[in-house]
Amino acid sequence: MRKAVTVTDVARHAGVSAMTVSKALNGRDRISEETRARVLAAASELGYVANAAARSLRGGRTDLLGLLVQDLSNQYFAEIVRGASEAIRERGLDLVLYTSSNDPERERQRVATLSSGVSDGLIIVAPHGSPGLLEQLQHSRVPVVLINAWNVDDLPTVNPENRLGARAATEHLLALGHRRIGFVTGRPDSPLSPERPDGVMRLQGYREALVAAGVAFDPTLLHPGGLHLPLGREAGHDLLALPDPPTAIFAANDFCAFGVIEAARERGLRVPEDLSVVGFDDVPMAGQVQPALTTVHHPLHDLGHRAATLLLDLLADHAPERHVELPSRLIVRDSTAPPA
Amino acid sequence: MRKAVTVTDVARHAGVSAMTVSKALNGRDRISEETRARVLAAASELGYVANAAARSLRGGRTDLLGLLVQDLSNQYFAEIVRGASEAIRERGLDLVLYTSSNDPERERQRVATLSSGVSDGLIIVAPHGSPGLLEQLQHSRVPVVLINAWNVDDLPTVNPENRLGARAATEHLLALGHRRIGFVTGRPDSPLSPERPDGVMRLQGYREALVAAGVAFDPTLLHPGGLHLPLGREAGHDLLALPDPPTAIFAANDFCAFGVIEAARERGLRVPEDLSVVGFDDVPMAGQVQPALTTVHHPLHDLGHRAATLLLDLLADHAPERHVELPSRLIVRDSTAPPA
DNA sequence: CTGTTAGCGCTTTCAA
DNA sequence: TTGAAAGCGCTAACAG
Repeated sequence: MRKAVTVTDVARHAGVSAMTVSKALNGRDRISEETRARVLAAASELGYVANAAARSLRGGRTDLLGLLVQDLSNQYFAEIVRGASEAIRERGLDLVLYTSSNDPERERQRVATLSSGVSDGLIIVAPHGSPGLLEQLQHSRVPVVLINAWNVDDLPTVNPENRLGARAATEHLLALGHRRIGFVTGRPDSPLSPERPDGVMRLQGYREALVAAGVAFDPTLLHPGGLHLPLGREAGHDLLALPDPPTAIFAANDFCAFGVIEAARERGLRVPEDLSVVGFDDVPMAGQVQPALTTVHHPLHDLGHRAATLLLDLLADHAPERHVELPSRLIVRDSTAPPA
Repeated sequence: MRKAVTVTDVARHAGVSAMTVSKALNGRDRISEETRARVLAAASELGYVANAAARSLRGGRTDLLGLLVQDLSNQYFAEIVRGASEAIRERGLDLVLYTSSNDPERERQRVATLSSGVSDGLIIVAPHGSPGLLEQLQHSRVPVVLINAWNVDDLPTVNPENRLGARAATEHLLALGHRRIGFVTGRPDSPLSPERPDGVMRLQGYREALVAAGVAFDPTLLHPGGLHLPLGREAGHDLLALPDPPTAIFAANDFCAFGVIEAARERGLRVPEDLSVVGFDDVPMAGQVQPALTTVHHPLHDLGHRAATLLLDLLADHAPERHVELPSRLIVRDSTAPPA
């Protein structure tokens, strides 16, 4: 833990002015090759590294991007963070990470901090949306990009496509010969997305596929579930206990699908022989479990990467498109097969 | 994106000097209640938030702590990040997150950046340990704390306890009546931990329990595996294909255990009726799968929390103990039962 | 109790 | 091509 080396130190060592050191290091300015070499040598010899605070104060930038996420234990969010993290590093900035623990109040606090000069910009994943949040964001001193936020026109958003993915999954099931296809829905509404367009869109894709195939939509096959394994398990049991049970189940997300698979096993059903199961999201685990899960791939990593890129462009005044929708695609693995 | 409000603005608005504003806001100094109230009112009216860069420059601190982790997709690391993140927030600092993607060269680069003034201190989780890393860290301008790093005397470390946990797990299996207990080992050596003391310690705990129970150690029950599901599955198949197969398997970690369970299922064995399986780590998923996994709980969250606290204490010159070992404990769930 | 002065380390004028 | 001066916003030290 030594004392820091400053430009002045380097200047002294190289026998030039502080200014010249700055110019040599930052390149942009006219400077003789010989002087530059001398400065660079002195700098590396002394182990000089620019002081970030001073540079920020001067330049008005921190070279830090804030990312606010609900919960890191969830692979869904972790993947998004990974994508954003990479994009940010690619452009030479760093990532300040905040977690809201799914608490709206905490969410608001963190947004206040992050938009106060700690970071040059802010990405929020799946904002919970406490009442004042939107307004708070619109008045933010730094640009904001939202991931997985719906019905927000004023702020840039990056969202995954849901309808076509759900439709493709249902079509896959129909093509295999399934006619009774259960659908487990996700979590309830949130203030920022009163209609949970992602859930609505998935359901719509499911219905579209059914209609196109001439299969009647049966509301008894629609079951409220949730985004976690235990909730999926419950829903699975309920659906499979139906008098005329489904031969395939389309779950709200992968974790929910894992729960459905467990429910099936507990009832002595084999997947995919006796029951086909499709998930949504394609978290890393989906490809590792047995049977590997057929699922709709949501570009989680790309969502993060794209949001970061968008934010960076906004900062550079590139004025890019403000609403990005990333396509999903069906990944057929081993949890689906023709009905028995 | 408005212009920032400065102390001077607040001072003007409240009819006092900039100094008084600073004092009023930071509390420490003697100031009349009336003036303080006036300043606070002016500040909140103007929406003043202190500029982090200026404060850093002045105080020599950034109030940022760096955390370098290999991979966020892995719940093991994600939990550690979560713990550290909480401890850091509790003390009013923020977290700068870096990922090394398991690449030693990248690891070194990030360490260079982080120890150069971006952050006030640095936590590295499971350092891969490229040749120069240790030296680089010792010369770091900021204090460093290592998580899951072994054989490092010069730097503070926070490590999980392995031997007793493994012993408790094996004793549990023995108490259930198992005599042939398979053991799947983890990953190979790494430069920074030539003997992988965690793996060695787990094996030692396993042997100790065996010896104490008067059960002979059978090397054929020892199988090299790995820390991921597919590797565990392979190892599981190999062990179960033995002429005299184990009735219980102790896996290198939870993901490995999930693989073993899959292997058992593929061979028509029920868990825990036909085969007991114990994991290591207790990642969040362990309690959610079916059957819920009996496993040795590694205090992942605490590891992160404790490392951050240690670092914060180091920064405050509290001179705390430099090597912390956190106890593990056995969590008995549903994947273990008496042998058939 | 309040205000003045100065300077943290850097870089953008502007002048030499 | 190089250097001198000034100031980003904040607060420690010292006067008043």
